[in-house]
Amino acid sequence: MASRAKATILDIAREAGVSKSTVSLVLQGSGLIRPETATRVRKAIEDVGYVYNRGAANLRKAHSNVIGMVINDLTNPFFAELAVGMERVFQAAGVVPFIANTAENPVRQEEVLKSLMEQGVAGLIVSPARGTTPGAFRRIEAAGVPIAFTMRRLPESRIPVIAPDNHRGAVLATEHLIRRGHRRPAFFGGSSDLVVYHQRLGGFLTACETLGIPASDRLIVEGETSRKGGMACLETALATTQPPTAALCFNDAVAFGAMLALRKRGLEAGTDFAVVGFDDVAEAEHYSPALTSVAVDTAGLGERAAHVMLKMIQSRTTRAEDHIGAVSLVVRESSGPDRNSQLGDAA
Amino acid sequence: MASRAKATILDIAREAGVSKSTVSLVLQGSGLIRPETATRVRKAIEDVGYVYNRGAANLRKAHSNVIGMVINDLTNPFFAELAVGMERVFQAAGVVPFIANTAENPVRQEEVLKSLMEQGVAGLIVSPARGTTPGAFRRIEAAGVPIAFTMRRLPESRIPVIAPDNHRGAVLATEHLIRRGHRRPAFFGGSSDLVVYHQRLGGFLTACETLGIPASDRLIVEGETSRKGGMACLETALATTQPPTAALCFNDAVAFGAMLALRKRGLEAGTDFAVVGFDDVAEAEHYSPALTSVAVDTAGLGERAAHVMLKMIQSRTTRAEDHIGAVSLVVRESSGPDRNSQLGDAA
DNA sequence: TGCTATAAATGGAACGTTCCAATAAATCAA
DNA sequence: TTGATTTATTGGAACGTTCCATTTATAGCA
Repeated sequence: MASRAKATILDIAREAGVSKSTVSLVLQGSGLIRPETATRVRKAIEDVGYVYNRGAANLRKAHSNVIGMVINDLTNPFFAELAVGMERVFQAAGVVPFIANTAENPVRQEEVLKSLMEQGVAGLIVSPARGTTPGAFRRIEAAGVPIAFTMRRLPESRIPVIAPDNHRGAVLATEHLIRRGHRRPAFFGGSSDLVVYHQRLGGFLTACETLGIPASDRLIVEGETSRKGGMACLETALATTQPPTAALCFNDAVAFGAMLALRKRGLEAGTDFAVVGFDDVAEAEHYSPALTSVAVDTAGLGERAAHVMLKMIQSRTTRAEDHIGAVSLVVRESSGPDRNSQLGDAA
Repeated sequence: MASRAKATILDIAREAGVSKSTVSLVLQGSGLIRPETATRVRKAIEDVGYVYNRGAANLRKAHSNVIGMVINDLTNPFFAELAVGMERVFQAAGVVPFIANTAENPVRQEEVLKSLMEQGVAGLIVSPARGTTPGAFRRIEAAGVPIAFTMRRLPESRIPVIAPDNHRGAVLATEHLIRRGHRRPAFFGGSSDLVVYHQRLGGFLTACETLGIPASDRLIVEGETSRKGGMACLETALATTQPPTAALCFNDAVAFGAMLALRKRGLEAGTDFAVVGFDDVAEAEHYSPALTSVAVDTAGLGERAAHVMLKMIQSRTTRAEDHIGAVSLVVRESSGPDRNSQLGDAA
């Protein structure tokens, strides 16, 4: 085993024959130190196997270089992609993001936030767990630590949000389905305790109104935002007396589920029933049939969120503008025309 | 905005009319304090909006309550499942796991490890990035911080590993394919710079030997361990003069890729070509056709890894035994008999 | 009453950094 | 040479905790 007690700046100082202040300056890359001295110190640092104690440093320095990333469902590849975007910009800024998972549990979220705060994070990027109470971030705001939400927002808070244009995306997707001849569209998955749900469903309804689909011809099926939920939605929908011929799904996971359920019934997405997803995760393109989906530029949103956070930290403010990311519809195979309709546009 | 400077233990002491030592004891839940005093202090804590400074505490306390979890690919749902298992155990132990992603990049891994160390983690659970140099963990070991590897091991290090029985899993899967009548099995995906690759491929070869498949009738196709890699493997395999009729895939992602490529050619996994995956991720069961795969009890491995880590921390040792998790083959639809063979066992 | 034993609360040093103010050494101007 | 200026280096206080050694208050017992 190596060094009994861990080496400190003083051990380095002794080793290199300088004062601790000098070592500290070298550590910070100060130009005030004579180059030869600096290299001597650096050698000593290696020799004693020193590891910097950021806790001690933060005691004096006020702000740290770590930001916390609190995510409600690590299992969803969407968040992994988001995280990747953030990491790119944080890395360049010398900031280290620590990721914590709340598994959609507000109690766990509370604990995780507490821990991160105790650790002295410089800022927090949060995709809040479902059922988060409005007051959950009050203490953090009071402490002056900047927070930004991604993807989800809380009903009445003034914390900035970085999210895609959910309404617009849903409008685009729904218009696409209707233009392809579907007169009985459905909306699959999600539940009304999510703000995002209202945004996406709202877009769906707006497009239906605009293109003259009567309320009686639309079907809305709530459900889990997972593959399993998507399968259940499709079953429910096909069991109705006048089943839909197409569905906009709350997200891609739901869409994949719906497609699997179709397959189980011997039906094929795109020819027998049109399916459109939301998020355009990497898998959508490689699926078979390839999934038509609303692309939200996930990694781009992650980058944007990271930039907003860096800006807040730098300007020591706790306010920032919302950022609504542009979306686009990526048409693939899963959204064919209604086979019972004459209106299908060829393309 | 609330409090200008953040409240400390001294502010609480003043507020509650006690000494800082008393506050400290209350914070630690010591029974030495009179209950009424304790509640008075707790009220003061609330009132001043105090947040505990763990950095300062660690300066005296020597060991922290955070452990670092360093993962090579957050995008793989497998690791998310692993993380979930670990979190369960850590949460119960009052330990907070911080997750960091290395994106399979040894340089990034170096940075992440450095950061975690500076933060004063109590331990590290690592799934090393591909191409990690043997010396990468020397400094950490020297500092006496316990490390455990999950899933992957480094060629000659003595760091404990928690991983599934890869060899056995591959044997089981290969035997299954051969017993179903496939005399020309293939191994898809992975590359020889991974220790895991050799273990799984080794199992495949062992089973081939045992059941009398000559070397000339086996096909080994290296490739990325992703859907895309799996698609490529299948294409390569079918382009050979004597194409295989079945494949054991390095992991489920590769298997999904192979199945997609089959579909693109109008073939169906299970009837036209047998596919077996490895890891048995949640998706395997819901896929269509459902994927036969080697179940490794991912969450269980995560729990085990967490337990090993807690034990190491508690007993202040840096040594621990390897743990090789039991595996089992879950037979589903994707691994039907060779349709050109008479030997297929009915079941 | 005085004494000890127990319970409750406290002061102060220590942890490993940063950073200000001060010193020491080297250079320059006259 | 002397003083002023610049360049390198340094001591010491401070940051917010913990924990040991004390002190003070309370109770118990003869």
